[in-house]
Amino acid sequence: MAKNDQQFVKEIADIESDFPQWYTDVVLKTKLVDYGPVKGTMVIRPYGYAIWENIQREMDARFKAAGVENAYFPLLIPMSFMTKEAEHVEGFAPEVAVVTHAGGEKLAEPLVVRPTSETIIGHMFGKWIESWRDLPLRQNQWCNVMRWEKTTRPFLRTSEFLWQEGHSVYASGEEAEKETLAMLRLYEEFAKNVLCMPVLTGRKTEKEKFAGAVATYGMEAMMHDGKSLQSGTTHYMGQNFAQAFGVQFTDKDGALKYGYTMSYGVSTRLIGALIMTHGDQRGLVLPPPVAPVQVVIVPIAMKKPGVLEATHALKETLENAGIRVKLDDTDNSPGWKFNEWEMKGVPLRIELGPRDIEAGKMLLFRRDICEKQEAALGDVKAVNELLAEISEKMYIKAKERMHSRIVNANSLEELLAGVNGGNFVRAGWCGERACEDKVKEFAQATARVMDDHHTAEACLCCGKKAKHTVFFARAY
RNA sequence: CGAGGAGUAGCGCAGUUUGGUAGCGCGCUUGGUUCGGGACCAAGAGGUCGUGGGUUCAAAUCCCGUCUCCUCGACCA
Repeated sequence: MAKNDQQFVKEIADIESDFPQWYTDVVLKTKLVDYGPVKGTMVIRPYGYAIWENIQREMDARFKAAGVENAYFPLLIPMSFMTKEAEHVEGFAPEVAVVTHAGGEKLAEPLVVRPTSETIIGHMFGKWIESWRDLPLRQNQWCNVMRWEKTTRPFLRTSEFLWQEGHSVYASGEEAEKETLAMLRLYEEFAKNVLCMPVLTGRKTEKEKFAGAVATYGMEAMMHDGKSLQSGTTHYMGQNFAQAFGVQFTDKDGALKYGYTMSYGVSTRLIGALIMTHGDQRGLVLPPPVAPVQVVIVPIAMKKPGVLEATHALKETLENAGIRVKLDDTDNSPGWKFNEWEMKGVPLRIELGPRDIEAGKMLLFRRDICEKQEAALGDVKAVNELLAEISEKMYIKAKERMHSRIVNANSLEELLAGVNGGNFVRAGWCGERACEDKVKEFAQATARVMDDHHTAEACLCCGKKAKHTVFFARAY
Protein backbone atom coordinates (compact mmCIF):
# COMPACT_ATOMS: atom_id res chain seq x y z
CA MET A 1 0.00 0.00 0.00
CA ALA A 2 1.09 3.52 -0.80
CA LYS A 3 4.29 2.49 -2.51
CA ASN A 4 3.90 5.48 -4.80
CA ASP A 5 4.19 7.92 -1.96
CA GLN A 6 7.07 5.96 -0.50
CA GLN A 7 8.93 6.31 -3.76
CA PHE A 8 8.03 9.95 -3.78
CA VAL A 9 9.58 10.50 -0.38
CA LYS A 10 12.77 8.88 -1.63
CA GLU A 11 12.72 11.02 -4.75
CA ILE A 12 12.67 14.23 -2.78
CA ALA A 13 15.56 13.08 -0.60
CA ASP A 14 17.93 15.65 -2.01
CA ILE A 15 16.27 19.02 -1.91
CA GLU A 16 19.13 21.26 -2.75
CA SER A 17 20.21 19.54 -5.93
CA ASP A 18 16.78 19.48 -7.52
CA PHE A 19 14.94 22.20 -5.73
CA PRO A 20 12.34 23.52 -8.18
CA GLN A 21 11.11 20.02 -8.96
CA TRP A 22 11.02 19.12 -5.28
CA TYR A 23 9.00 22.21 -4.60
CA THR A 24 6.35 21.58 -7.24
CA ASP A 25 6.06 17.90 -6.38
CA VAL A 26 5.73 18.43 -2.67
CA VAL A 27 3.16 21.20 -3.04
CA LEU A 28 0.95 19.09 -5.29
CA LYS A 29 1.50 15.90 -3.33
CA THR A 30 0.61 17.40 0.02
CA LYS A 31 -2.64 18.63 -1.50
CA LEU A 32 -2.04 22.30 -0.82
CA VAL A 33 -3.02 23.16 -4.36
CA ASP A 34 -3.97 21.71 -7.69
CA TYR A 35 -3.54 23.14 -11.14
CA GLY A 36 -6.55 24.98 -12.52
CA PRO A 37 -7.86 24.40 -16.04
CA VAL A 38 -6.44 27.72 -17.21
CA LYS A 39 -2.66 27.64 -17.48
CA GLY A 40 -0.94 29.34 -14.60
CA THR A 41 -3.92 29.32 -12.27
CA MET A 42 -4.03 27.31 -9.07
CA VAL A 43 -6.86 25.79 -7.10
CA ILE A 44 -6.01 26.25 -3.45
CA ARG A 45 -7.23 23.17 -1.62
CA PRO A 46 -8.52 23.29 1.97
CA TYR A 47 -5.21 22.36 3.59
CA GLY A 48 -3.37 25.06 1.67
CA TYR A 49 -6.13 27.60 2.16
CA ALA A 50 -6.09 27.00 5.90
CA ILE A 51 -2.49 28.23 5.92
CA TRP A 52 -3.62 31.35 4.09
CA GLU A 53 -6.46 31.88 6.58
CA ASN A 54 -3.98 31.75 9.44
CA ILE A 55 -1.72 34.23 7.68
CA GLN A 56 -4.72 36.49 7.06
CA ARG A 57 -5.85 36.33 10.65
CA GLU A 58 -2.43 37.16 12.07
CA MET A 59 -1.80 39.92 9.53
CA ASP A 60 -5.25 41.41 9.93
CA ALA A 61 -4.79 41.65 13.70
CA ARG A 62 -1.60 43.62 13.12
CA PHE A 63 -3.25 45.97 10.63
CA LYS A 64 -6.18 46.63 12.94
CA ALA A 65 -3.80 47.30 15.82
CA ALA A 66 -2.05 49.81 13.59
CA GLY A 67 -5.38 51.51 12.78
CA VAL A 68 -5.92 50.27 9.22
CA GLU A 69 -9.48 49.43 8.07
CA ASN A 70 -10.53 46.76 5.59
CA ALA A 71 -12.57 47.57 2.47
CA TYR A 72 -13.25 46.03 -0.93
CA PHE A 73 -12.87 47.47 -4.43
CA PRO A 74 -14.00 46.10 -7.83
CA LEU A 75 -12.25 43.39 -9.81
CA LEU A 76 -12.76 45.23 -13.11
CA ILE A 77 -11.03 48.50 -13.83
CA PRO A 78 -11.70 50.74 -16.84
CA MET A 79 -8.76 50.65 -19.23
CA SER A 80 -8.56 54.43 -19.13
CA PHE A 81 -7.67 54.32 -15.41
CA MET A 82 -4.57 52.32 -16.15
CA THR A 83 -3.29 54.83 -18.66
CA LYS A 84 -3.58 57.82 -16.33
CA GLU A 85 -0.24 57.14 -14.67
CA ALA A 86 2.40 56.82 -17.40
CA GLU A 87 4.94 54.54 -15.66
CA HIS A 88 2.20 52.41 -14.16
CA VAL A 89 0.60 51.50 -17.49
CA GLU A 90 4.00 50.87 -19.02
CA GLY A 91 4.90 48.50 -16.19
CA PHE A 92 1.68 46.51 -16.17
CA ALA A 93 0.46 46.61 -19.78
CA PRO A 94 2.27 43.41 -20.84
CA GLU A 95 0.69 41.34 -18.12
CA VAL A 96 -2.92 42.46 -17.79
CA ALA A 97 -5.90 40.37 -18.85
CA VAL A 98 -8.54 42.48 -20.61
CA VAL A 99 -12.30 41.96 -20.80
CA THR A 100 -13.54 43.08 -24.22
CA HIS A 101 -17.01 41.53 -24.31
CA ALA A 102 -19.85 41.41 -21.82
CA GLY A 103 -23.60 40.96 -22.03
CA GLY A 104 -23.16 39.51 -25.49
CA GLU A 105 -21.74 42.74 -26.88
CA LYS A 106 -18.38 44.29 -27.46
CA LEU A 107 -17.68 46.83 -24.74
CA ALA A 108 -17.20 50.48 -25.67
CA GLU A 109 -14.25 50.60 -23.26
CA PRO A 110 -12.26 47.48 -22.43
CA LEU A 111 -12.01 46.49 -18.76
CA VAL A 112 -8.82 45.39 -17.13
CA VAL A 113 -8.84 42.54 -14.62
CA ARG A 114 -6.95 44.19 -11.75
CA PRO A 115 -3.26 43.40 -11.60
CA THR A 116 -3.21 45.70 -8.55
CA SER A 117 -5.71 48.33 -7.41
CA GLU A 118 -3.79 51.60 -7.08
CA THR A 119 -5.80 53.16 -9.89
CA ILE A 120 -9.33 52.33 -8.82
CA ILE A 121 -8.55 53.01 -5.18
CA GLY A 122 -6.96 56.32 -6.19
CA HIS A 123 -10.14 57.13 -8.09
CA MET A 124 -12.35 56.42 -5.09
CA PHE A 125 -10.06 58.11 -2.61
CA GLY A 126 -10.21 61.20 -4.81
CA LYS A 127 -13.97 61.30 -4.29
CA TRP A 128 -13.87 60.62 -0.58
CA ILE A 129 -11.18 63.07 0.45
CA GLU A 130 -12.07 66.75 0.74
CA SER A 131 -10.41 68.17 3.81
CA TRP A 132 -7.21 67.72 5.80
CA ARG A 133 -9.60 66.31 8.43
CA ASP A 134 -10.13 63.29 6.14
CA LEU A 135 -6.44 62.43 6.33
CA PRO A 136 -4.72 60.16 6.83
CA LEU A 137 -6.95 57.67 5.02
CA ARG A 138 -5.67 54.14 5.56
CA GLN A 139 -7.42 51.15 4.04
CA ASN A 140 -6.60 47.60 3.14
CA GLN A 141 -8.29 45.00 0.96
CA TRP A 142 -7.96 41.23 0.78
CA CYS A 143 -8.59 40.14 -2.78
CA ASN A 144 -7.36 38.29 -5.83
CA VAL A 145 -5.38 39.88 -8.64
CA MET A 146 -4.36 38.66 -12.06
CA ARG A 147 -1.07 39.04 -13.90
CA TRP A 148 -0.59 37.03 -17.05
CA GLU A 149 2.80 35.51 -16.37
CA LYS A 150 4.71 33.50 -18.94
CA THR A 151 6.06 30.83 -16.63
CA THR A 152 4.37 29.82 -13.41
CA ARG A 153 4.91 27.78 -10.28
CA PRO A 154 2.31 27.14 -7.56
CA PHE A 155 2.29 29.93 -4.96
CA LEU A 156 5.54 31.48 -6.21
CA ARG A 157 4.24 32.76 -9.51
CA THR A 158 0.70 32.16 -10.69
CA SER A 159 -1.52 34.12 -13.04
CA GLU A 160 -4.08 34.66 -10.35
CA PHE A 161 -3.10 35.02 -6.73
CA LEU A 162 -4.57 36.15 -3.42
CA TRP A 163 -3.11 39.02 -1.49
CA GLN A 164 -3.73 42.02 0.67
CA GLU A 165 -3.04 45.49 -0.62
CA GLY A 166 -3.01 48.38 1.77
CA HIS A 167 -3.37 51.95 0.51
CA SER A 168 -2.93 55.13 2.47
CA VAL A 169 -3.12 58.83 1.76
CA TYR A 170 -1.30 61.40 3.87
CA ALA A 171 -1.18 65.19 3.81
CA SER A 172 2.61 65.21 3.71
CA GLY A 173 5.28 63.20 1.98
CA GLU A 174 7.17 62.73 5.24
CA GLU A 175 4.21 60.99 6.87
CA ALA A 176 3.60 58.77 3.84
CA GLU A 177 7.26 57.81 3.69
CA LYS A 178 7.29 57.09 7.39
CA GLU A 179 4.29 54.80 6.96
CA THR A 180 6.02 53.05 4.06
CA LEU A 181 8.90 52.13 6.36
CA ALA A 182 6.60 51.33 9.28
CA MET A 183 4.73 48.78 7.16
CA LEU A 184 8.01 47.26 6.03
CA ARG A 185 8.89 46.81 9.69
CA LEU A 186 5.45 45.29 10.34
CA TYR A 187 6.08 42.76 7.58
CA GLU A 188 9.50 41.96 8.96
CA GLU A 189 8.09 41.34 12.42
CA PHE A 190 5.34 39.19 10.91
CA ALA A 191 7.86 37.14 8.96
CA LYS A 192 9.86 36.54 12.11
CA ASN A 193 7.12 35.79 14.62
CA VAL A 194 4.43 34.18 12.47
CA LEU A 195 6.34 32.58 9.61
CA CYS A 196 9.51 31.98 11.62
CA MET A 197 11.30 33.28 8.58
CA PRO A 198 14.24 35.71 8.57
CA VAL A 199 14.25 38.36 5.85
CA LEU A 200 16.48 41.04 4.46
CA THR A 201 14.80 44.40 4.09
CA GLY A 202 15.75 47.52 2.24
CA ARG A 203 15.07 49.78 -0.70
CA LYS A 204 14.69 48.50 -4.24
CA THR A 205 16.72 49.85 -7.14
CA GLU A 206 15.10 52.02 -9.82
CA LYS A 207 14.99 48.99 -12.06
CA GLU A 208 13.22 46.82 -9.53
CA LYS A 209 10.81 49.33 -8.08
CA PHE A 210 7.01 49.33 -8.53
CA ALA A 211 5.70 50.94 -11.71
CA GLY A 212 4.72 54.48 -10.77
CA ALA A 213 6.37 54.57 -7.34
CA VAL A 214 8.90 57.06 -6.05
CA ALA A 215 10.50 54.40 -3.90
CA THR A 216 9.88 50.71 -3.30
CA TYR A 217 11.02 48.75 -0.27
CA GLY A 218 11.02 45.00 -0.06
CA MET A 219 11.70 42.03 2.12
CA GLU A 220 13.63 39.14 0.66
CA ALA A 221 13.78 35.64 2.06
CA MET A 222 16.46 33.09 1.28
CA MET A 223 15.35 29.76 -0.08
CA HIS A 224 17.18 26.45 0.43
CA ASP A 225 19.04 26.76 -2.82
CA GLY A 226 20.32 30.23 -2.00
CA LYS A 227 17.89 31.96 -4.32
CA SER A 228 16.00 34.97 -3.10
CA LEU A 229 12.24 35.35 -2.96
CA GLN A 230 10.62 38.76 -2.77
CA SER A 231 8.09 38.19 -0.01
CA GLY A 232 6.54 41.57 0.53
CA THR A 233 6.82 45.12 -0.73
CA THR A 234 5.88 48.61 0.36
CA HIS A 235 5.77 51.58 -1.98
CA TYR A 236 5.97 55.31 -1.54
CA MET A 237 4.19 56.97 -4.46
CA GLY A 238 4.79 60.62 -3.68
CA GLN A 239 2.05 62.56 -5.48
CA ASN A 240 2.21 60.51 -8.69
CA PHE A 241 -1.09 58.70 -8.21
CA ALA A 242 -2.71 61.55 -6.30
CA GLN A 243 -2.17 63.84 -9.28
CA ALA A 244 -3.31 61.24 -11.80
CA PHE A 245 -6.57 60.62 -9.92
CA GLY A 246 -7.24 64.00 -8.38
CA VAL A 247 -6.71 63.02 -4.77
CA GLN A 248 -6.91 66.56 -3.39
CA PHE A 249 -7.79 68.11 -0.07
CA THR A 250 -8.19 71.58 1.37
CA ASP A 251 -5.42 72.07 3.89
CA LYS A 252 -5.56 74.05 7.14
CA ASP A 253 -4.29 77.11 5.27
CA GLY A 254 -7.22 76.94 2.83
CA ALA A 255 -5.09 75.87 -0.13
CA LEU A 256 -6.10 72.91 -2.35
CA LYS A 257 -3.28 70.35 -2.23
CA TYR A 258 -2.54 66.90 -3.58
CA GLY A 259 -2.18 64.06 -1.10
CA TYR A 260 0.80 61.72 -0.82
CA THR A 261 0.04 58.03 -1.22
CA MET A 262 1.70 54.76 -0.32
CA SER A 263 0.80 51.10 -0.68
CA TYR A 264 1.96 47.74 0.58
CA GLY A 265 1.19 44.10 -0.08
CA VAL A 266 1.92 40.47 0.65
CA SER A 267 0.48 37.56 -1.25
CA THR A 268 -0.06 33.81 -1.23
CA ARG A 269 3.58 33.77 -2.26
CA LEU A 270 4.28 33.82 1.47
CA ILE A 271 3.09 30.22 1.55
CA GLY A 272 5.66 29.39 -1.10
CA ALA A 273 8.29 31.19 0.91
CA LEU A 274 7.40 29.15 3.99
CA ILE A 275 7.65 25.89 2.14
CA MET A 276 10.95 26.76 0.53
CA THR A 277 12.48 28.17 3.70
CA HIS A 278 11.61 25.40 6.13
CA GLY A 279 10.96 22.34 3.96
CA ASP A 280 13.27 19.33 4.23
CA GLN A 281 13.79 15.84 2.83
CA ARG A 282 10.51 14.60 4.27
CA GLY A 283 8.38 17.38 2.86
CA LEU A 284 6.87 20.45 4.45
CA VAL A 285 7.75 21.85 7.84
CA LEU A 286 5.12 24.38 8.89
CA PRO A 287 5.62 26.93 11.66
CA PRO A 288 3.12 26.35 14.49
CA PRO A 289 1.50 29.81 14.18
CA VAL A 290 0.25 29.10 10.64
CA ALA A 291 0.03 25.30 10.58
CA PRO A 292 -3.57 24.20 9.82
CA VAL A 293 -2.97 21.27 12.14
CA GLN A 294 -0.59 22.02 14.99
CA VAL A 295 -0.83 18.63 16.64
CA VAL A 296 -1.81 15.34 15.02
CA ILE A 297 -2.70 12.45 17.26
CA VAL A 298 -1.91 9.00 15.88
CA PRO A 299 -3.47 6.13 17.82
CA ILE A 300 -1.44 2.92 17.88
CA ALA A 301 -3.31 -0.40 17.81
CA MET A 302 -6.63 1.42 17.62
CA LYS A 303 -8.78 -1.64 18.16
CA LYS A 304 -7.21 -2.49 21.48
CA PRO A 305 -9.63 -1.52 24.26
CA GLY A 306 -9.31 2.02 25.55
CA VAL A 307 -7.01 3.40 22.84
CA LEU A 308 -9.58 5.31 20.79
CA GLU A 309 -11.26 6.64 23.91
CA ALA A 310 -7.93 7.88 25.22
CA THR A 311 -7.07 9.64 21.94
CA HIS A 312 -10.47 11.30 21.79
CA ALA A 313 -10.07 12.52 25.34
CA LEU A 314 -6.61 13.88 24.55
CA LYS A 315 -7.93 15.64 21.46
CA GLU A 316 -10.60 17.35 23.52
CA THR A 317 -8.13 18.41 26.18
CA LEU A 318 -5.81 20.01 23.62
CA GLU A 319 -8.67 21.62 21.68
CA ASN A 320 -9.99 23.20 24.85
CA ALA A 321 -6.55 24.76 25.29
CA GLY A 322 -6.92 26.43 21.87
CA ILE A 323 -4.60 24.10 19.98
CA ARG A 324 -5.48 23.07 16.42
CA VAL A 325 -5.65 19.28 16.71
CA LYS A 326 -6.33 16.47 14.26
CA LEU A 327 -7.01 12.91 15.33
CA ASP A 328 -6.09 10.51 12.55
CA ASP A 329 -8.33 7.53 13.25
CA THR A 330 -8.38 6.26 9.68
CA ASP A 331 -7.45 2.62 9.27
CA ASN A 332 -4.14 3.33 7.55
CA SER A 333 -1.13 1.82 9.26
CA PRO A 334 0.69 3.97 11.82
CA GLY A 335 3.77 4.14 9.60
CA TRP A 336 1.66 5.51 6.78
CA LYS A 337 0.18 8.15 9.05
CA PHE A 338 3.60 9.19 10.36
CA ASN A 339 4.88 9.82 6.87
CA GLU A 340 1.69 11.43 5.66
CA TRP A 341 1.61 14.08 8.38
CA GLU A 342 5.33 14.64 8.30
CA MET A 343 5.04 15.30 4.60
CA LYS A 344 2.25 17.77 5.34
CA GLY A 345 4.46 19.57 7.83
CA VAL A 346 2.46 19.16 11.05
CA PRO A 347 4.77 20.57 13.75
CA LEU A 348 3.96 18.08 16.47
CA ARG A 349 2.73 14.49 16.44
CA ILE A 350 1.50 12.60 19.44
CA GLU A 351 1.65 8.81 19.36
CA LEU A 352 -0.64 7.11 21.81
CA GLY A 353 -0.80 3.33 22.25
CA PRO A 354 -1.69 0.81 24.94
CA ARG A 355 1.79 0.99 26.50
CA ASP A 356 1.61 4.79 26.87
CA ILE A 357 -1.89 4.75 28.28
CA GLU A 358 -0.87 2.20 30.88
CA ALA A 359 2.16 4.28 31.84
CA GLY A 360 0.17 7.57 31.77
CA LYS A 361 2.45 9.01 29.11
CA MET A 362 2.39 10.21 25.52
CA LEU A 363 5.10 10.24 22.87
CA LEU A 364 5.78 13.60 21.20
CA PHE A 365 7.49 13.81 17.83
CA ARG A 366 8.61 17.25 16.71
CA ARG A 367 8.77 17.78 12.99
CA ASP A 368 11.47 20.44 12.89
CA ILE A 369 14.27 18.22 14.13
CA CYS A 370 12.48 14.86 13.82
CA GLU A 371 13.08 13.77 17.40
CA LYS A 372 10.83 12.01 19.90
CA GLN A 373 10.33 12.77 23.56
CA GLU A 374 7.93 11.75 26.31
CA ALA A 375 5.47 13.76 28.36
CA ALA A 376 2.72 13.02 30.83
CA LEU A 377 -0.53 12.09 29.08
CA GLY A 378 -2.66 15.20 28.58
CA ASP A 379 0.05 17.66 29.64
CA VAL A 380 -1.16 20.75 27.77
CA LYS A 381 1.59 22.93 29.16
CA ALA A 382 4.27 20.65 27.75
CA VAL A 383 2.60 20.73 24.33
CA ASN A 384 2.32 24.50 24.29
CA GLU A 385 5.91 24.95 25.40
CA LEU A 386 7.11 22.56 22.75
CA LEU A 387 5.16 24.38 20.04
CA ALA A 388 6.72 27.66 21.15
CA GLU A 389 10.16 26.08 21.16
CA ILE A 390 9.63 24.71 17.66
CA SER A 391 8.76 28.20 16.40
CA GLU A 392 11.85 29.64 17.99
CA LYS A 393 14.17 26.90 16.74
CA MET A 394 12.78 27.13 13.22
CA TYR A 395 13.50 30.85 13.12
CA ILE A 396 16.99 30.47 14.54
CA LYS A 397 17.85 27.66 12.17
CA ALA A 398 16.68 29.60 9.11
CA LYS A 399 18.37 32.77 10.32
CA GLU A 400 21.68 31.05 10.90
CA ARG A 401 21.52 29.51 7.48
CA MET A 402 20.80 32.85 5.85
CA HIS A 403 23.55 34.70 7.68
CA SER A 404 26.08 31.98 7.00
CA ARG A 405 25.31 32.42 3.34
CA ILE A 406 25.88 36.13 2.96
CA VAL A 407 29.26 36.89 1.45
CA ASN A 408 31.00 40.08 0.37
CA ALA A 409 32.25 40.73 -3.14
CA ASN A 410 34.51 43.38 -4.62
CA SER A 411 34.34 42.28 -8.23
CA LEU A 412 32.02 40.65 -10.71
CA GLU A 413 34.05 37.43 -10.48
CA GLU A 414 33.65 37.29 -6.73
CA LEU A 415 29.94 37.96 -7.10
CA LEU A 416 29.58 35.16 -9.63
CA ALA A 417 31.40 32.76 -7.34
CA GLY A 418 29.17 33.88 -4.48
CA VAL A 419 25.84 33.32 -6.20
CA ASN A 420 27.07 30.08 -7.76
CA GLY A 421 27.72 28.88 -4.23
CA GLY A 422 24.12 29.64 -3.27
CA ASN A 423 24.83 32.86 -1.41
CA PHE A 424 23.47 36.34 -1.09
CA VAL A 425 26.26 38.68 -2.10
CA ARG A 426 26.83 42.02 -0.41
CA ALA A 427 28.62 44.53 -2.60
CA GLY A 428 29.09 48.20 -3.33
CA TRP A 429 27.25 49.72 -6.27
CA CYS A 430 27.65 53.09 -7.95
CA GLY A 431 23.92 53.42 -8.61
CA GLU A 432 24.22 53.34 -12.42
CA ARG A 433 21.75 51.22 -14.35
CA ALA A 434 24.53 50.02 -16.64
CA CYS A 435 26.37 48.31 -13.80
CA GLU A 436 23.17 46.70 -12.53
CA ASP A 437 22.52 45.32 -16.01
CA LYS A 438 26.04 44.07 -16.27
CA VAL A 439 25.68 42.10 -13.02
CA LYS A 440 22.54 40.52 -14.41
CA GLU A 441 24.27 39.55 -17.61
CA PHE A 442 27.46 38.34 -15.95
CA ALA A 443 26.04 36.39 -13.02
CA GLN A 444 22.26 36.12 -13.64
CA ALA A 445 21.89 37.91 -10.33
CA THR A 446 19.74 40.93 -9.53
CA ALA A 447 19.84 43.61 -6.89
CA ARG A 448 17.43 42.49 -4.21
CA VAL A 449 17.58 45.26 -1.64
CA MET A 450 19.97 48.08 -0.90
CA ASP A 451 21.07 50.06 2.05
CA ASP A 452 21.89 53.75 1.61
CA HIS A 453 23.71 54.20 4.88
CA HIS A 454 26.46 51.61 5.32
CA THR A 455 28.11 52.41 2.06
CA ALA A 456 30.82 50.12 0.74
CA GLU A 457 33.93 51.64 -0.79
CA ALA A 458 33.71 51.00 -4.51
CA CYS A 459 31.26 49.72 -7.10
CA LEU A 460 31.99 46.07 -7.79
CA CYS A 461 31.45 46.62 -11.48
CA CYS A 462 33.01 49.93 -12.52
CA GLY A 463 35.17 50.67 -9.47
CA LYS A 464 33.73 54.16 -9.04
CA LYS A 465 32.77 55.34 -5.58
CA ALA A 466 29.85 53.27 -4.30
CA LYS A 467 26.60 55.02 -3.43
CA HIS A 468 24.85 51.98 -2.03
CA THR A 469 25.51 48.65 -0.42
CA VAL A 470 23.43 46.12 -2.29
CA PHE A 471 22.48 42.51 -1.71
CA PHE A 472 22.65 40.69 -5.01
CA ALA A 473 21.15 37.24 -5.52
CA ARG A 474 19.52 35.01 -8.02
CA ALA A 475 15.79 35.32 -7.51
CA TYR A 476 12.58 33.40 -8.05
C1' C B 1 8.95 33.88 -29.30
C1' G B 2 14.20 30.60 -29.15
C1' A B 3 15.97 25.37 -27.55
C1' G B 4 14.63 20.52 -25.70
C1' G B 5 10.97 16.80 -23.94
C1' A B 6 6.07 14.52 -23.30
C1' G B 7 0.66 13.25 -24.42
C1' U B 8 -1.89 5.37 -23.30
C1' A B 9 -7.04 3.95 -16.49
C1' G B 10 -7.34 8.80 -10.98
C1' C B 11 -1.53 9.05 -10.63
C1' G B 12 3.30 7.14 -12.53
C1' C B 13 4.67 4.44 -16.68
C1' A B 14 5.61 0.02 -20.42
C1' G B 15 4.08 -1.21 -25.26
C1' U B 16 5.74 2.22 -31.00
C1' U B 17 12.03 0.14 -33.70
C1' U B 18 9.52 -4.97 -36.51
C1' G B 19 1.19 -3.00 -37.39
C1' G B 20 -2.25 -8.45 -35.29
C1' U B 21 -8.15 -8.53 -29.49
C1' A B 22 -5.06 -2.72 -24.07
C1' G B 23 -0.68 -4.04 -20.19
C1' C B 24 2.09 -3.14 -15.32
C1' G B 25 2.71 -0.62 -10.44
C1' C B 26 0.23 2.51 -7.13
C1' G B 27 -4.46 4.40 -5.91
C1' C B 28 -9.89 3.16 -5.75
C1' U B 29 -14.26 -0.58 -4.23
C1' U B 30 -15.81 -5.03 -1.14
C1' G B 31 -14.65 -8.70 2.67
C1' G B 32 -11.12 -10.53 6.22
C1' U B 33 -6.52 -10.57 9.17
C1' U B 34 -3.32 -6.51 11.02
C1' C B 35 -1.41 -1.89 13.64
C1' G B 36 5.22 1.46 18.14
C1' G B 37 8.07 4.03 11.02
C1' G B 38 4.71 3.82 4.42
C1' A B 39 1.14 -4.25 6.43
C1' C B 40 -1.03 -8.71 4.07
C1' C B 41 -4.67 -12.08 1.62
C1' A B 42 -8.82 -12.63 -1.70
C1' A B 43 -12.28 -10.73 -5.13
C1' G B 44 -13.59 -6.46 -8.25
C1' A B 45 -14.43 -1.66 -11.06
C1' G B 46 -11.97 1.56 -14.33
C1' G B 47 -8.99 3.24 -20.98
C1' U B 48 -13.01 6.19 -28.11
C1' C B 49 -4.22 5.27 -26.59
C1' G B 50 -4.54 14.26 -27.09
C1' U B 51 -7.04 15.31 -31.76
C1' G B 52 -8.23 15.42 -37.43
C1' G B 53 -7.14 13.00 -41.81
C1' G B 54 -4.39 9.17 -44.71
C1' U B 55 -2.08 4.08 -45.81
C1' U B 56 -3.78 -1.12 -44.62
C1' C B 57 -7.71 -7.00 -44.36
C1' A B 58 -5.94 -4.81 -39.65
C1' A B 59 -3.06 1.32 -36.52
C1' A B 60 -1.39 3.10 -29.62
C1' U B 61 2.33 1.46 -33.40
C1' C B 62 3.54 3.82 -40.19
C1' C B 63 2.63 8.92 -42.98
C1' C B 64 0.72 14.20 -42.99
C1' G B 65 -1.63 18.05 -40.22
C1' U B 66 -3.11 20.13 -35.62
C1' C B 67 -3.81 21.02 -30.27
C1' U B 68 -2.10 20.82 -25.34
C1' C B 69 1.33 20.37 -21.38
C1' C B 70 6.29 20.35 -19.07
C1' U B 71 11.63 21.98 -18.59
C1' C B 72 15.38 25.83 -19.76
C1' G B 73 15.85 31.03 -21.61
C1' A B 74 13.54 36.66 -22.12
C1' C B 75 9.31 39.13 -18.40
C1' C B 76 7.60 39.35 -13.36
C1' A B 77 4.87 39.69 -6.21
